[in-house]
Amino acid sequence: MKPDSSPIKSPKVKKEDKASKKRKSLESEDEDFKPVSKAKKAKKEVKKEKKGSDKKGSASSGTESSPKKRVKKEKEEEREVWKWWEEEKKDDGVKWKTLEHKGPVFAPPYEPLPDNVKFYYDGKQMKLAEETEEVATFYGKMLDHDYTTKDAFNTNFFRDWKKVMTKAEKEVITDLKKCNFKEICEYFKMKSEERKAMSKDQKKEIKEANEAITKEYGFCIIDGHKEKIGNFRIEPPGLFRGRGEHPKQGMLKRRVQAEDIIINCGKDSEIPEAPKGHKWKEVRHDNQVTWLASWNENIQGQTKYIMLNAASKLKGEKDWAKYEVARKLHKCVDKIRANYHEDFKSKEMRIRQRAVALYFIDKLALRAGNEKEEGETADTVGCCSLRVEHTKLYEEKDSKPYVVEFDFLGKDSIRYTNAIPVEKRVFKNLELFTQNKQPSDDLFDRLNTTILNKHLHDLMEGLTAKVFRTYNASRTLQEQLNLLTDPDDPVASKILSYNRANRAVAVLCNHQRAVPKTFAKSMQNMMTKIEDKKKTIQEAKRNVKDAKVDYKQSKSEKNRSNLDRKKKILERLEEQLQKLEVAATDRDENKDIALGTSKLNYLDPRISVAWCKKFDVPIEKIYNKTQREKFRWAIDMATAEFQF
DNA sequence: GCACCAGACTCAGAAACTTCTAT
DNA sequence: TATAGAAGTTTCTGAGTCTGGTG
Repeated sequence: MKPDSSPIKSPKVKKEDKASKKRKSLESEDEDFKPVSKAKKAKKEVKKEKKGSDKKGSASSGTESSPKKRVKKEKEEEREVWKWWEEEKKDDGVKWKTLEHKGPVFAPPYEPLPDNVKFYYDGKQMKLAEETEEVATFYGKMLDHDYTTKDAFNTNFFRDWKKVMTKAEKEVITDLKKCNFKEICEYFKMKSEERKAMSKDQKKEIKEANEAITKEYGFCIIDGHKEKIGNFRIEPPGLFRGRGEHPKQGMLKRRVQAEDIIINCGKDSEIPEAPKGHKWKEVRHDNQVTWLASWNENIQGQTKYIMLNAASKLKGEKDWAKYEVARKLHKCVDKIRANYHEDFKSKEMRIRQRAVALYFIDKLALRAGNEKEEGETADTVGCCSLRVEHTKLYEEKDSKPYVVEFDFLGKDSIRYTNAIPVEKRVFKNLELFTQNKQPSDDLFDRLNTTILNKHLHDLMEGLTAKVFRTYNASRTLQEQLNLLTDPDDPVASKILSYNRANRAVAVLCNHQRAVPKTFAKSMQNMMTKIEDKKKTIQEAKRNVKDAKVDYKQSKSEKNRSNLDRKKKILERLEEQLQKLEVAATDRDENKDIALGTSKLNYLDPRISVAWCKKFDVPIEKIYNKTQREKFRWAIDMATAEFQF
């Protein structure tokens, strides 16, 4: 094999016809992505779903308690539904023709602390200038949080805090350890308690005021349709809370003003009004992008955007296209797999590395792993950026041959640990890649995401590393549902099967969550219930036994029916126990796994919709109201026969 | 042709908030 | 019926992926 010492080269990307390639691929690929014909069939079902689905009400169905009002609201919403998926699709880069909105909502101005809430330095009370005090409250509010125990957080905070202090304050306040924020912390806790203890009317008043703001600023008119905006509030100032060991945690996120904001709207639309005494940084009319407003944040210099809600056409269409690309991969994945298996034997190191990385991305649903600027973010990696220290190789482990053990921090500093047996060639290649390297060296030193994605583009139009994650997630759900669903099961058991299938995906994608604070307690409650139920069952068993004796002795009709009744009671209790035990298992298995992320971002909703239709499971058992809005296109178009 | 970088978008878990349920 | 706290939902914003422009 050639040692291949050539430096990493960026791929040659033919820029000119990427858009047209993408367009062609979407147009030609799959019938299901063509609107109207199939979708119309399902129209009736969607209406039915809408009427029946919200019987219980939901978080956002809000204040109206009377059924009449609720029905009226639902009808209004129904009228507003824009069935964009039935319209002809264009992919010419133009995202909208007309766009009108009211601009963002700014964070409320700082309200100084009351005089009785004091800050102390070195034991002495100190009155702070308004801006200094505001930043002190950011820290005070977080006093009980883990963040304030971290050195990086405290150092960064103190440095940025000093920047806003007056000269005199700077001279006095020189050591964070001597600062006493306790009264500030207590004050905000008290405020929070006060909010909780407010009367119904007070709460209602606040809610209505919020709703009025949402009504005015929370929607835009895009191509003549009213659509919800996802985040119409500008992020308030505060302390930057990075995930994991972020080197910038604790830095001051400054207040965003109108002068920082770029407004994007239609040429002929009314331009949103800037707050009094202010003006926008810029007003532009760029219909090649989907955002309504943007600004640069001061911590990492990134652009922040105000965009539409997930239920909007722009987001929905993209989502639909995403799953179509994943389905397209399904059709050629065998060939691609054969291709990278062949590449395991390549003479060129860079090809072998590419093949092994792709093998992991495919098999383990790892993220691509872009390069990151050192020292600017937490030290996390994905597949292409794995280092030697993130893997261990075992010729044999737990009586399995050729095991690779992964241990690294992925996105959001979530730890990924997994030990998997791999093919011998993969194992031998990994040995080769790690030879003569330090633990901190790149495992795939001749590979990066640009090279990998360039290769994937050559294999299939529209294919990137990310598509494998979507594909394998959706594929797993489909397979698990096929495997686990028993058509004769009651709805509750079917839902349990669905959740298990969903969980398999969440495990694959390593979607974790912190164990809920109340978990141990609620688990204990469940166990108590189970124990109680068991005791009741024992008693019921005794009752059955007694009834049997009575019946044997008298053989009377009355005693027979009594025996039957006791038997039925016992049966029901045993069923209840089983349900409780299943629920307990379910909860325990779920304690550190987040199902929502995969459901929302990786699972083709048509799989779930089809499954619901096929097995007569009400869709609202699987998707809540927001999810149903997001996946309305899928609910409308997918029939029971849909297979991913 | 290549490296670099900014922009635009998706995906992510925590925290805040609302509703439901048990007592 | 009131209340507490558990469970479910929504919001928030940080952290990724990928593309395309520039020199």
